[in-house]
Amino acid sequence: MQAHSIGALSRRTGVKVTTIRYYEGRGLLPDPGRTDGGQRRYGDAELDRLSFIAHARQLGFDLDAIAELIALQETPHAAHGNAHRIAKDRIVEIRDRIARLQRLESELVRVVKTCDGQSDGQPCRVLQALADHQACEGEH
Amino acid sequence: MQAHSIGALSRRTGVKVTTIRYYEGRGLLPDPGRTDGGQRRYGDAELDRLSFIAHARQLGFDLDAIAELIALQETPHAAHGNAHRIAKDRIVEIRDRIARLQRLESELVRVVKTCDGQSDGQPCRVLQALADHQACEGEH
DNA sequence: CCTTGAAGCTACAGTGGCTGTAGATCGTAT
DNA sequence: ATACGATCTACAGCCACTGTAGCTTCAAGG
Repeated sequence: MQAHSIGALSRRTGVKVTTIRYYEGRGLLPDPGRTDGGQRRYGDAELDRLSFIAHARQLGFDLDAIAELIALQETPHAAHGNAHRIAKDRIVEIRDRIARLQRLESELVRVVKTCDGQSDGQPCRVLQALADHQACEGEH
Repeated sequence: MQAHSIGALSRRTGVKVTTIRYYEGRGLLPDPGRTDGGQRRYGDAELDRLSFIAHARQLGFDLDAIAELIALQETPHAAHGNAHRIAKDRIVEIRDRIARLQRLESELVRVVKTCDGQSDGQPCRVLQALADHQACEGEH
């Protein structure tokens, strides 16, 4: 087991050095060993865990959810149901956000169209349309 | 022009009292008149502006963009091009986020499927799949 | 007019997930 | 031995609020 400096971990995972220390403070990474001078030295297990965290973050899990997923890795018999629930909750959340964003998009497209090509000199209808929630087709 | 209290403004617009004061601090709302006792009193112009802000926030504009849109309301000749640019930038941003979320969703669905129906006792494949970025089809 | 209770006031800390800074120390290659 | 980059701690700042504490003011009922 080789010892990685915090910078080496950062380069390997793409997670910034300050962020790694932040994760440690949040309890997502264990207190690593230190050199005599007090610098952090990591083993491969920590590298793996940090990769896990980085990937889960990219998938949009928040740090609390990730902490829960990490805990599940240590208790295999309870893991399946809980891990799936967390992942499925996240899927529901994502679908929800996609739906909302799609409503926003068509609303904004409508707003821009009300004015496109209108000449200068009159007040811009985009600004009026933004002010006027009544005109919105869907809720948001 | 009737005088609205901050609470009346809040009820009419759905914006919380504390948030109204925050907007004032940010310069999005003018310093309102005050009663002898120091309480804020608003006219209809402020009500309209707050409605505008609330709606724009619901459409996902950040406060800087909203400040810019408000400034444009006061300079009609410059408004069209700039307002459209801001709105169109927002549309591009939204489409981008939708696309990214859709990639995330299919990735997560894939992750959950790798393990669904697997029996207890073995390590959960959802956790392994989350750890393993290599397996991802698209980038994120 | 007086009381009461809701509404308002200021100022500041906390949220999440980092990022950036200052000023010091450490590790390693030459 | 020295130089220079990497790392250290501690803390402030980001966004858009939200919540708290400890006051004061307003408006309606008696």
